[in-house]
Amino acid sequence: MLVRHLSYFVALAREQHFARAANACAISQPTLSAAIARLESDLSTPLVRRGRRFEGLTPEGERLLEWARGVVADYERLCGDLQGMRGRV
Amino acid sequence: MLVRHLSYFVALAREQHFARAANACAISQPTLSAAIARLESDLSTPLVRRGRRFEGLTPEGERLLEWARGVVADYERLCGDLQGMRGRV
DNA sequence: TAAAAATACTCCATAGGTATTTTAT
DNA sequence: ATAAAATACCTATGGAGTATTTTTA
Repeated sequence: MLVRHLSYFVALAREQHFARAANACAISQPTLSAAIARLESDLSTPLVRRGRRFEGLTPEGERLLEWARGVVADYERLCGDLQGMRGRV
Repeated sequence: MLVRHLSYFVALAREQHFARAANACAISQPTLSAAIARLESDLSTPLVRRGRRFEGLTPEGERLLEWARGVVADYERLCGDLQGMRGRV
């Protein structure tokens, strides 16, 4: 599981639309679709309710979202901290 | 960045030894070495003090370790929760 | 029909393995 | 000589792209 894929998932939950989320992440729509499918495969659980269009997250998706938001936010803080440490050496 | 690689890093910090950490993760020593090198490359910072042998983490490594421990622990909890949700449906 | 997501394919990066080398004691 | 980590090399996986198809309101 890639941290980057978690950020794709967070974007999808925010945008409620595969193509818009992909655009927000600066990747193609199929790449985002595949990344979400990969997360579902890795976790052996459906994360998204799909019909003709995006129809929200499953309960498992909501559970993942909670964690993913924290991971992505903390990862960004980590990168900032590391850059600061490098900068001050 | 792979969540799995963070668990390798946590194992290295615990075992203080590349080969023992690799063994604990059930992977080969070169695979663990490469994973740590990949983390260092992804974060553009050295994480491990290397001499003839493992000589501890750099300050950046300590900062990563703090976060990585949380991510790995929370990931395991997530997997447990998801399994529980699937089981009860 | 039109919009949205999935699928088919291609390419390339990389995770992981085994075998070997380097390095410092 | 030995122990520890790095390096070389190979294979298989999978992430990402473009083009296209499927689906359903």
